Amino acid sequence: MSQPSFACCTPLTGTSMTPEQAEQVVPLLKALADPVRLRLVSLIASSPTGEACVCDLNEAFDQTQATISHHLKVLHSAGVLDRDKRGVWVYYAVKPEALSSVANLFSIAALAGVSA
Amino acid sequence: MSQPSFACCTPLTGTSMTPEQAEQVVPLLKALADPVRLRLVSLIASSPTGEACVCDLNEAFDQTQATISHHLKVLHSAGVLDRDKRGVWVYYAVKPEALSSVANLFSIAALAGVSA
DNA sequence: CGTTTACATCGACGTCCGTCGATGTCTGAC
DNA sequence: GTCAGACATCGACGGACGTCGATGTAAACG
Repeated sequence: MSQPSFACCTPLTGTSMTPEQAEQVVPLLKALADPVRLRLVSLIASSPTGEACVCDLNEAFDQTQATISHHLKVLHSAGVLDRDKRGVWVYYAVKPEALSSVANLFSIAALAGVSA
Repeated sequence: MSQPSFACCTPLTGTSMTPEQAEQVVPLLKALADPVRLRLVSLIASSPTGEACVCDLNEAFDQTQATISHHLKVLHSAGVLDRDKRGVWVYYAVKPEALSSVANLFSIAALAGVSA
């Protein structure tokens, strides 16, 4: 060890996320980390009724109906959107808890160890 | 058109994210949507000094030094981490603005149209 | 000088992911 | 029952991503 004798390192003793905690949150982040899905969530959230039917969403994007349906499924599976079929149409609504949990996660205090 | 005559659709007139806005935020979300990178940010943020050198971070993970270095680069490129080389060691520190911008993005009001 | 240590970069590999066309399923109208 | 429309699912393709071993670079010590 020819390196300086004083430590390069701070102990990192502060409590941080466990691998398990990280694995639990990441799917939610992954679901939101796509431009089309982020716009989908934004569109639905900005709708006056708080929900939107797929027929609307399809027209707002250049992507195929299959692609939009796929993205909606991803967001639904991740717990970001609620799904409600009424007759022929399917309405998706944003689950505020999902979004606020992400917001809480990235408040500095939360990241520094306070559990989300 | 054999469907009901009343509209299935709410106009979605509320202002939502533009494609450009989405494309701008997504890299930041992508950078955080990985379990290793999320733990890296958490470790650095929970350090008492607010920063950590790579030698510490390497020991905290099962991944190779090359992999950790890669993840740190991704986080740095996305604006999540600051990089400071002091002698032989490199110290990374969390940029609070980056994290709080994500937190702001996912407050309900922000997503509904109020710019972040 | 040469050696060692800390970290970055490179190239390659396997896997995951976004997108598409095609097809399936269900619902309501006629 | 038949048909059309709304949405989901399937299978395939191409590109992006995480990981690794090997190598490069730079700083400090002798």
